[in-house]
Amino acid sequence: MQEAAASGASWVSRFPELMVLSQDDRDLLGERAAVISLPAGQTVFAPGHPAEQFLLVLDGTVRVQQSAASGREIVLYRVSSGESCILTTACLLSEDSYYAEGLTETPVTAVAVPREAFDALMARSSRFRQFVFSNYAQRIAALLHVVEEVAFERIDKRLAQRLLERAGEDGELNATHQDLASELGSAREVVSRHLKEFQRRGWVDLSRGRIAVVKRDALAGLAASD
Amino acid sequence: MQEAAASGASWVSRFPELMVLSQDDRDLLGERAAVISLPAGQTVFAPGHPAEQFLLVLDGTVRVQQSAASGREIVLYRVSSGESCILTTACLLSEDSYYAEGLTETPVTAVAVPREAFDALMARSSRFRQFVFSNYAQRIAALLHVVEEVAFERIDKRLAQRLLERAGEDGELNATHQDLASELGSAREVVSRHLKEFQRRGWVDLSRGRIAVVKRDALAGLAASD
DNA sequence: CACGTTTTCGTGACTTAGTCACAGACGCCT
DNA sequence: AGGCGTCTGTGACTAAGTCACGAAAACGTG
Repeated sequence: MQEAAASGASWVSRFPELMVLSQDDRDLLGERAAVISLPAGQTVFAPGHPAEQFLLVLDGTVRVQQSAASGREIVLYRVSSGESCILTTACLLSEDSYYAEGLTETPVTAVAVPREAFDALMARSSRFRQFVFSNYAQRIAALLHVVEEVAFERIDKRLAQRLLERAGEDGELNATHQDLASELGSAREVVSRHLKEFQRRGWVDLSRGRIAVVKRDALAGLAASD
Repeated sequence: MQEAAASGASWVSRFPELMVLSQDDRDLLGERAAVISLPAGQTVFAPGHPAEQFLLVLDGTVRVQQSAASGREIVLYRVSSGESCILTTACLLSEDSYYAEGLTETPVTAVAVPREAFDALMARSSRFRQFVFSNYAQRIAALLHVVEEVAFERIDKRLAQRLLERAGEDGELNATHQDLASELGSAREVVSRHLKEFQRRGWVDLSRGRIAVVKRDALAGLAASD
C-alpha cells in the first residue's frame, strides 16, 4: 500500500473500470491526479462552491445530502470506493453550482483529477467516457429512487429498509433517531414512534444511539411489502 | 422550415449551444442525425427500454415522470426545445435501463443522433462535451429540486407554484385536478381541496378541466412563503 | 463522586397529507 | 332527451409532520 501511494500511479489498478484504459491513459491519470486525504465529518462540497476537479473516491464514503431551511435533511446517495461524484463532474464543465452538500462519513482518501486532465481523457478515451457515463447513470438511478421513495412509500417501510441496510453482521447499528430521520427526509419524532412500535413487536432492541435488529425477517417483510 | 428539414443540416442552427461547434462537427451532426416527428401523447421511453440514440428536442415538450404501482405519478422535469434527455444519454453509454418514462405532451420534432456519431463528437469536440454536461447539470439540478419539494415543501405552496407556471397570459390553464396531482406526486382529493380553498378565497375560478387564476399576487405570495 | 451541561429520546395535542368509498355534476354522443 | 364516461365534492379515517414540552442518558469537570 505504501509503495502504491509512493509510485503515484498504482491507485489506478484499484478501479477495475479504469484498468481497461490504455497504459498511456492510466499513466496520465497516475501522473496528473493528486491523492488527497480527508478526515471524517469534513465538508467536501456545499451549495455555491464551484467545482474544481473530478473526484474519485479510493477509500471511505462521502454522504451527499440536501438540507432544508427547517433543519430537515435527506440523504441522496453515498459515494464509495471506485465511484466518482456526479455532482462535481456535472458542474466541472457546466459552471453550475450545487444544490446539495457532500460530507465525509469516514476518513476518505480520494483522487482529484484536474479539469484539463479530465477533459483530455474524455477526448481521447472511449472507455473513460464509458466510465464517466456509467457513474452518471448510477447516480441518476439513485436520485430517481429517492424521488420514488419520498413521494410514494410509507415511512415504516422505508425505515425498515434502512435498518436492514445499515445493520452490521451482528444486527446492530449505531445511529440516533435523528440520524435515521435525516436519511429518510423525515422528522425525528416520526422515526422514534415507528421504532418504538418495532420494539413493541419485538423486532428491534433500542438503546441510546444504538439499535439492534432482532427479527430480520419481520423487518424484511415490511420492507418488501407494497 | 421546409428547406431546413430538406437540407438535413440547418436544424443545428437552432441550437445556440451547438453553433459554437466547428463547421465540421456541425456537418457531422447534420449528416448523421435523423429528424423524427412524434404525435402528442406518445411514449418516448419507458422502464426497461434500452437507449439507442442521443435525443435532442427541436419542437414541443417531453414530460418525464415516474409512476407508482398505486397509480400515483410525479413529473420529474420536461425536455423542451434545445434540450436533450439526460436519461437516454446516460443510458446510452452505460447500458442501464430507465426508472422513468417519457411522454410527448405536444407533437414533438426531435433529432436522433446515433451512438457512433455521439461518441465521435464526444471524442473530438470539447464544446460538444460542454453542451452535454451542461444538459446533465440542468437535469440533475431539476431532480434535486423535485426531491427538495416533495420531501420538505407544503402541497398548497407547490400547487400555487404550478398554477402560476402553467397559467397562460390570460391566467387560465387547462388541467384536471388529477393532472395537477400527478405533477406534484400527490393525490387528486388533496389537490381538489386546496383548489376549493383557493376558490373560497377568491384566488382562482374553477370549472371542469379548467382553472382561471384571478389573484396572481395572492398565489405568488403563497408560492414564495416559507 | 456530585454537579451541571449536552444530547438523545418519549409523548400529547394538533395540523397537514393521503386513502377509501361514495355521490353528484358536467360534458358529450347518439 | 337519455345515457355514459370523466371529473369533482365530501365525509370519515389513517399516516405523517409540527410544536412544545419534559425526562433520561452520557459527558466532562472540578
